[in-house]
Amino acid sequence: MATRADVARLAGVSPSTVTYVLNGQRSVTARTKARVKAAMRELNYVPNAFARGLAGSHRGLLALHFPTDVHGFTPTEFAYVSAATDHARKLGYQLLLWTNRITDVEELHALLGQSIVDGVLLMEVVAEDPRLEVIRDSGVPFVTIGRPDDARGISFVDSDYRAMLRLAVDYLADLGHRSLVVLGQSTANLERGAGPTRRITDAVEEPARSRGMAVTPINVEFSSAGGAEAFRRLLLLHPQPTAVVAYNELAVPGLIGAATAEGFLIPDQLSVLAIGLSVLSAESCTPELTTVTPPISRIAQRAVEILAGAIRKKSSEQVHELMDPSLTVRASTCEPRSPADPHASASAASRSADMRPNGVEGLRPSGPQCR
Amino acid sequence: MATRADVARLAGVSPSTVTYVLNGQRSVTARTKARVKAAMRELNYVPNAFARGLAGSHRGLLALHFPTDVHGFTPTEFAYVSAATDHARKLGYQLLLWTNRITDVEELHALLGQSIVDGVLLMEVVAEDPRLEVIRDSGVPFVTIGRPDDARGISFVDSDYRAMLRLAVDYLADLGHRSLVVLGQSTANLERGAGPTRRITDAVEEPARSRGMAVTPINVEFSSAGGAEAFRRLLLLHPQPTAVVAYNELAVPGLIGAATAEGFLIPDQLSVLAIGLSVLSAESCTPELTTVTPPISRIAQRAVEILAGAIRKKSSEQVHELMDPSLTVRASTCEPRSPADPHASASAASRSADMRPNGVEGLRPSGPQCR
DNA sequence: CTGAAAGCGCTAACAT
DNA sequence: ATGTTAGCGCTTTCAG
Repeated sequence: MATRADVARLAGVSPSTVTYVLNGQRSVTARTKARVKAAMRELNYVPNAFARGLAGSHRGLLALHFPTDVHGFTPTEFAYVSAATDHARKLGYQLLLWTNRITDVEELHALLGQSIVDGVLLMEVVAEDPRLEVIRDSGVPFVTIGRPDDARGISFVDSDYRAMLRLAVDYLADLGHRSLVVLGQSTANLERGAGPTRRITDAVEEPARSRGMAVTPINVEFSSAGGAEAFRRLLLLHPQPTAVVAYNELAVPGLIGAATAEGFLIPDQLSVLAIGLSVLSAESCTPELTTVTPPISRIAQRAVEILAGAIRKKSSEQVHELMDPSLTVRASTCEPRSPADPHASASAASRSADMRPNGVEGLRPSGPQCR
Repeated sequence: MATRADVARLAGVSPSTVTYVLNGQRSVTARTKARVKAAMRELNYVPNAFARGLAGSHRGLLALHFPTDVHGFTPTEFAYVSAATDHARKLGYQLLLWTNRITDVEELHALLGQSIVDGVLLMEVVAEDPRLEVIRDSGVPFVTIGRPDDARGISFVDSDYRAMLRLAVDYLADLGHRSLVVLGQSTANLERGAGPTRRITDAVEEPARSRGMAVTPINVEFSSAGGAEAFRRLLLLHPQPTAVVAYNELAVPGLIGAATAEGFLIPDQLSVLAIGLSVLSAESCTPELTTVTPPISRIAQRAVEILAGAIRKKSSEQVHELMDPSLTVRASTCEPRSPADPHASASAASRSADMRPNGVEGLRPSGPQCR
């Protein structure tokens, strides 16, 4: 491994000059700069991260904290992590992955105490997040992806839930739907409360009212079994909703599976619009899912950028950014269609059991039915 | 931040003594040791990771490389990563997450060149893995989770596929199944070849032969849509298999969804046994999946341990470990049952379309049907 | 615009 | 059993 001294010798300059061409903290003649750069290239010089961390204040390390007990780690989550990793690298940082339970504040405290990271990215932030106090006290700069109820004193990048739900509701209303179910994540075993589900439940109200849509929230576990349960609950409602807006990645396959098993055609009899999924996740369902999503990589990028900025300037100015969502129409939504079966009329009086088609005509492959 | 010198002063010893009570590399009187420890506690002393990395050879950092283009990152994958993180921490290491495409060898080379990590853990190893040469050349110790075709010169921890498939086949044969489909992952767009799918296809042969079971391999994309396609292909087979052994986490929900949509009762008409899933994944399906799985956390732990050992001893002795699988019976498998419908007899002559039940009796909730 | 030199906090070889 | 000391490779202040 070549060191800075080697480069300096080869270029015929002093070691500090090498440093300065590297970080541009003071001006260097074009000529010497060129010679130094040539030397660096020739020796295949890479500055030693540890020496840097020791001498300066730049550690070159960021931590990404992903709690293991809020909900599972999905392919969508990975899209965030992977985008953050990439962008961090571009800014000269490596990402440490920290996975503790969100309530293991002691562990986090110890990790922070070692001061080996320049900053921390927090994922899966819940309404009252116990991590916040610890990390705020530690003085280490941090940015959250998502946000707590009380966002004073912190910087965050988050999805714009109001915009997402307006987009979703308008789209479904335009298709002709008059009612919908909002499928969220149960917070039963999470005393601190999950922010997004509540935020979504709130955000749907205004657009639904203005479009005259009836809304029923159903919160279930973050799992395929949760989706099956959601469908069971949905069957008990009357009038039965013709559309579902789902913010529960793992429940969606279960919901679709259960619905299809009952002879519900998707999207003909039940439109499913998923919120927040990565493209990969959306396209890997059958039928492929119509989605309203935030710009995942941009969120991750901005979070890293803001964090890097906070580290550099040491200014604790807070940045709050909500990112604009976009609608991608795929195969899981369409206008509501009354099944041919006369029993299955959409009248409010019909019993839910009547909705189930009785004949073999309900049995078809579960591929895209529409569009 | 207190330094080693502060501790030494407070304890009335020399700085190096502090070092030695810390790492036990030479004996220290019980008394002085006690005094030093007290001082450390009082000052809340944490050794500076960067100074350590600079002065010694211990960086305290491991990299976990997860390629983004082999297949998606699932909750099961996260179980490995999270277990590795935990165990690394116990051994005094932090884990860096590196996510590049598996073919981005240059990037990996650059990462390795900075020599900021003591060792590397490689996940998602494919049959001919381009990463291996690069990392071998770099001289950085590494351990793979999974293994390439040619495992000479490397240390790995992997699932014992032969044992897994013997377990799976025996279990299904004992239930009375006479034929099965092996559902693997298509390697269409992965020129280097995915190891596990082929290994599984191979490993099923011997036990299947000895139990007189017919085997049909079906490889599809790693997605829910892939599962739906698998079911479509399965319908074209005759005699139609009564069981599926699936090594394709994301395809399983799609397969079950498609099957249920066709009126196939799971597990009554089609048993599904999943290979390699984490408990969380298995339990979040509807019905919950019977699985044959390797001990995920132990694999991750062993990999970290072996890596730590290789780093410490600098001996390049190779360790090859195959971990014993276990069978967990849940709700997705049972003995094959002929549907009440007479058309659906299991005779080899029956057309596949005949397998589909025609009446409403096929329509039932998709919860556990058996056991 | 450039060079010299003092650390950063620790490890490990060398003394005692 | 314990103390002393020379670096590790870099950042940054102080001098030119």
